[in-house]
Amino acid sequence: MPTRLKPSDLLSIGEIARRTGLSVSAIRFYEDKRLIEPVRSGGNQRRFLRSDIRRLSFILIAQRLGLSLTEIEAELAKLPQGRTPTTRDWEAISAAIRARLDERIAELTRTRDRLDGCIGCGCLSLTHCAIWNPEDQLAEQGPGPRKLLG
Amino acid sequence: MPTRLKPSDLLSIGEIARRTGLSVSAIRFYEDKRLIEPVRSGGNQRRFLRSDIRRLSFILIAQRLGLSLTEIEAELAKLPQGRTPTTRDWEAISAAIRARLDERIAELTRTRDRLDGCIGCGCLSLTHCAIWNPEDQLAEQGPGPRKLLG
DNA sequence: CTGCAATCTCAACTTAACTTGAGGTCAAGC
DNA sequence: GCTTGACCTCAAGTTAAGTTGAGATTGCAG
Repeated sequence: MPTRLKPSDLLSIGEIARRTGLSVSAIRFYEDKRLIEPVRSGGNQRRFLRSDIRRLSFILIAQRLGLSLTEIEAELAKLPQGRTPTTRDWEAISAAIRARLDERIAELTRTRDRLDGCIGCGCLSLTHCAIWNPEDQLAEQGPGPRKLLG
Repeated sequence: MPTRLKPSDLLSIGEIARRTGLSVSAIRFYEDKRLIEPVRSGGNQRRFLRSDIRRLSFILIAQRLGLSLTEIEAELAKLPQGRTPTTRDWEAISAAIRARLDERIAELTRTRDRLDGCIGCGCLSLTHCAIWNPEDQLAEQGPGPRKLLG
């Protein structure tokens, strides 16, 4: 028997797509963006580790959280290159995400409270309310729509 | 004195940009998308009502919340066309946004709790954990990356 | 073998949300 | 009444995140 990849441990792109719910094209796109690096079969087809499912799931969660693929790549870069990530590896990276999650929740809660204040006090007069009266708060911070809250 | 717009109550696009923190081009873009409808001066320059500042602030908040401009347009469509929106008008629309906010906070909180569960139980084994094991949960729901959580 | 579904690459298209640039007009101060 | 900065329109460019399609291979099942 020639040196061949053990098919038992490797998954085709279709298989991975089925398991993650991603489309095949999205997975190829992620490879392009270096978010995953599958190996290739003799016939040049992609072969994925089982741990890549986790990697892709992580991408989905992080996106949900509002991270861009670029930011996600940065997080994933913390994972080992060659070997399958261990539980400990994932713990670290999950903790980072968890921090983001906390931040975002806090931010939205703040926004909600401010909004409640506005509705409650009827201050929509535009001259007194912090939330509806961005003036002063933001001003110059470069081009594009600058952030209103937070 | 010919019939002229009272300059005292109307703002130029530059003024509006300054007060909202938006760029001039973004404001023109929003007009294109029918999110605001300024009147025109004799010389064809845009003139905004003071209440348009509120309108634009609302857009910024809603975007922050993850609404697309199209969705925002739908919300804003509830506001009166001709007249300056009243406090009551804004109350209604703010309440809609507040509901979204609640939803989103709840969703993120759920995600956080699940993530905590995963980190805590060390179940990253991929066969037992709901969050890391999308399989079964999602499967077929049309093209594109389907949602993992929620 | 043969067939056919699954893959492959590469280029082009899509949508959202803006920005940039070219070429021309308005209006307010001196 | 001129100059200069703020505006105007319209077309094209940009980034993110994918999708779609063409044309060529691969690989498993019978």
